[in-house]
Amino acid sequence: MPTKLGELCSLITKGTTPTSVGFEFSDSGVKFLRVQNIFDGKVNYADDTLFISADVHKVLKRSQIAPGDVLISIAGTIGRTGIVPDDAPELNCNQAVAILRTTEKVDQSYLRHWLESVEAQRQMRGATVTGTIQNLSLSQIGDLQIPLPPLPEQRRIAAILDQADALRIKRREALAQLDSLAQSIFVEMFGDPLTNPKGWPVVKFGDVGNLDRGISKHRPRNDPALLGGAHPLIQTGDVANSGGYIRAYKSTYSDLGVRQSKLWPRGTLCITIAANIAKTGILTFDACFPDSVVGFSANEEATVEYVRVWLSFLQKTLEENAPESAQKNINLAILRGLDIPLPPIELREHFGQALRVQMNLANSGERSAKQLDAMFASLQHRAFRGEL
DNA sequence: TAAGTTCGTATTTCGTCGTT
DNA sequence: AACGACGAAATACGAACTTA
Repeated sequence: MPTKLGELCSLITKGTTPTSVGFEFSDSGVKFLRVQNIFDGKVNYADDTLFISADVHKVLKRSQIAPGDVLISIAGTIGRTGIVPDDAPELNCNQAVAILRTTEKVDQSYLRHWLESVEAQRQMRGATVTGTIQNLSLSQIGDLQIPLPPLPEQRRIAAILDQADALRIKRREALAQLDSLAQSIFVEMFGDPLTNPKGWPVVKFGDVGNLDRGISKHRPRNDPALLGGAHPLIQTGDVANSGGYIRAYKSTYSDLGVRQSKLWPRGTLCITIAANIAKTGILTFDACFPDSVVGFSANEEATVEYVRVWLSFLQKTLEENAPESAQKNINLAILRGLDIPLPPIELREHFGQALRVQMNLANSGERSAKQLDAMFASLQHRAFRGEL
């Protein structure tokens, strides 16, 4: 019953790097696609980073892309897919992108969803690994075994998965916008913190509360005896990916680990100062963190949320201006010296409340995002076993 | 020991080589 | 030119090392 993908395609090919065959990139002309242009079933040809001239495009016949082609990444990250829209301009691609031109036996959207399925990814694990990168060969793509119901059934399955997928993506986008929502509320209530149009009194960040680095005294710091216990250990990545409120962590300290560190109470604002610069998150539980993270606790509790959003306006500048050697770092002096406009405590409290409402939204949003992901996975699983 | 600087590793991306 | 493969370069992350 499964069919070889090669029998469903009139063409399976891939691109090449123009410079490797004697040509050059140019500033405009025909958009040249790479792995990064392919994701979520879509092909992004809107960015204007890489082009080849029309002449070179003519010569590189093999990798001329047509509307309706299904693209898949085959080097490095393998298995990212995208369908070329009907109204796409002329496109070409490099050697990390494979082009599948389907026959009328298979629906493109069905094919795309199948290529992203767990089963397809499993078959692709046969890809050769050179060094740390994977390479999926064209013959391997042709040999993939795809279940092939009749076309109407394929379209039905694709439509169901498309719908579920769209929901999932929308939910994720909505979550991503919550942060800028916090900034909007801030600006509405207090004005742009950089220009301080409402003329709030300006003080030094260091005077608003306690600002100190996390602690990890023991050497080596990754001593197994310190790790793997019951106490959350927050790393910079946990802060950077927190979305404002730290609810998850990757490592833990043992009792021994806690003793050589410091336990910060929930409600502490974490600020990263190494590698990730000035990313923030508020602890939702007691936790330790190493000295690449700074903890802030406000004199008046209501200030924490206010400070977090205020810092988010400064994050980019701080990062750009961070002293750089091998790695960017900012220090306590830089943070303590920042000017912060300070509206009256009642207003900051009010702002905190507004944010907590937003946090609840985010919580339920995240839950439903997870549910949608689970639903999609289950749909996908059933779809390709003929159980839909 | 606290603070500041430099390093190590994993991962991802992309250009080029050798063979057909 | 087509293709598979390789490895350098870029990126990202998180710690290890050095200094005062």
